Amino acid sequence: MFSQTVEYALRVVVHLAEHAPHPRTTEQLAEATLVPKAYLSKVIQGLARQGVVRSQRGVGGGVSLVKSPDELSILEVVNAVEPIRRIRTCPLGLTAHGVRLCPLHRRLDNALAGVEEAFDSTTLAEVLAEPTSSSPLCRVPKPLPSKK
Amino acid sequence: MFSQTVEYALRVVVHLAEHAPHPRTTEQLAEATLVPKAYLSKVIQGLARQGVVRSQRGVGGGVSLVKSPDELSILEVVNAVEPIRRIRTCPLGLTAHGVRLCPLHRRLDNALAGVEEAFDSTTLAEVLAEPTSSSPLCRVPKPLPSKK
DNA sequence: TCAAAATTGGATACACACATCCAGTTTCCC
DNA sequence: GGGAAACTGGATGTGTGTATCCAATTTTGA
Repeated sequence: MFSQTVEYALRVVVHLAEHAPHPRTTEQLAEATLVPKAYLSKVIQGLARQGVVRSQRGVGGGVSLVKSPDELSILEVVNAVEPIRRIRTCPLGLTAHGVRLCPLHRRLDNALAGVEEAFDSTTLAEVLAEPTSSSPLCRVPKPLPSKK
Repeated sequence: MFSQTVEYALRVVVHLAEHAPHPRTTEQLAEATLVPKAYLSKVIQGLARQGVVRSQRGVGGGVSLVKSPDELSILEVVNAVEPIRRIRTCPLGLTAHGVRLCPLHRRLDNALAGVEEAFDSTTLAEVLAEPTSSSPLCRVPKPLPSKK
């Protein structure tokens, strides 16, 4: 239902939010989120184009959030990489009967609206503040102490 | 969010429900739902494998619903062609901290649960019975009187 | 100024969703 | 039995999502 890229993007921003406002390198993010580094750089480029993150080259550079975690919603992140497309006109391409959706497509759109609403009303800060035994991102203390 | 195949499958079963319990040929379904005929036959094969529809060869044959419209939910149709996969374990593949989801993935799964619930609680009969000016399927009286 | 750190962009590869076509098979009905 | 109706299955084609690699570029700090 949600693409792999959306999953990756969310992991990244959650991790960035944990360390906000300090930048993290793609290398660090890849290790922390278990996302393939080469692909992660593409995902980050997308997030940067949409203004969700900012990236800085050179020594001491890296990726950081543009907004603070309490101003950034899950929806903004999702929409940056793969926008939730609400059903606004008849998918059969029939303009013959105006803008009203038929019962089937109205129900599908209602489901999309529910997801959109849930994502819109949740900030990254809320995800981090969640009172729970599990840490955000399902992270374990030290996953892979193998390379470098 | 929902694949093209899901959209096609739903159009087909709605149309079948309108004519239940009489079978419709793939040709008729393709014209009514504006789904490419060749691809539609593949979608129907999938629905048949999952027991949602039954297909009968030969003269007078065609495709018909296995259940009556008031016993068939949208969820059953969706799950037949592209199952909604709830998030039950940590997507990072970390089994280290049991079955509890982290705050991020619990929210994603909650969104999936909302969709699942909405689809599960709606039968095809309810879609057809909807009191509205738009007919189900966004159908117009005579779309394409061109071929044959 | 130069080397190292770090992102950027292009080229490439692979699998899967979407789509088409057609020969083969089943079934009905005359 | 035979022909027409109708689905089945396999082969094939195309576009997109996921993923990798590397040369080029930018930036910092010594």
